[in-house]
Amino acid sequence: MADPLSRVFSALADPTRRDIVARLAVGDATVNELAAPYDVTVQAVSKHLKVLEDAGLVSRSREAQRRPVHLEAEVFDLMTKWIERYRRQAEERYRRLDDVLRSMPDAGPQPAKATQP
Amino acid sequence: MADPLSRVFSALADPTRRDIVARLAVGDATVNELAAPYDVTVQAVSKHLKVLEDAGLVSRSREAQRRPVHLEAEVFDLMTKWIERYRRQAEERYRRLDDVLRSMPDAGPQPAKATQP
DNA sequence: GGCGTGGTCAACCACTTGGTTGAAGAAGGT
DNA sequence: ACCTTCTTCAACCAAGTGGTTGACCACGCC
Repeated sequence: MADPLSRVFSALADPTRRDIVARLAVGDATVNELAAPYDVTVQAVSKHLKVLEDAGLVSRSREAQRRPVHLEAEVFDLMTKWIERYRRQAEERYRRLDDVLRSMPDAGPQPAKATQP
Repeated sequence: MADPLSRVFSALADPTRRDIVARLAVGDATVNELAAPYDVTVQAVSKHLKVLEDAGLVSRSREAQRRPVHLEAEVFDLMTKWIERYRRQAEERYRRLDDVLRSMPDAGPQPAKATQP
């Protein structure tokens, strides 16, 4: 899965990973700290962090033997831009449809099916 | 994967599915129409639509033997709300960090490591 | 040097996923 | 009633995913 957008969406499709992001929004943390609340192994959390890192959502910097994890919030823009683009487009289409309906004479040929029996 | 947010993120983690959403933003379409541009079978596209439907991103209404697919843009809000929440939080934290740095005397103890050899 | 701590790498397992082919439903046209 | 068209269901397959356990690496501390 090469494209960045897919990686970001995919990374956030997991509840544990979203929770990790939520906690990193408060402040940086180490892998062990992050792993504590969940009842999975530290290795599993490390894997989750790798996914988040590959998506560009997170960065790890070396500091003694600790590897504090830091949230990189800029990548969110990638998603919001994509989402907003199509939401706006869909809304505009909706608005245009409303215009068309408003400019209609009154009622076209209503098939009997259209009314619930 | 029960929770709605995971389903939406997961649904949009696939480029084909995102492309389908993009095309549906322009206007409703049938499964065959949607499948045409891709070199996969119609069944595969039907599966993709099922994923999008389960995520609440899309709805199908019966119209003769056609099943026109319609984009439901409201679900986007679920994501944008989640994203904005943590992005804002992270940005605020950043701002606070700036304040702290600005209010600092001058320079703390700079370890030799910090300068690139 | 040796040891404990924090973190990752590797191999494995069950389950999901995106794709295929083939058959079957559902609705219209004739 | 029959055929055609649009769509979905079912079974299968290769590849990916989230999890495990066990070994390993990189530090700082005695």
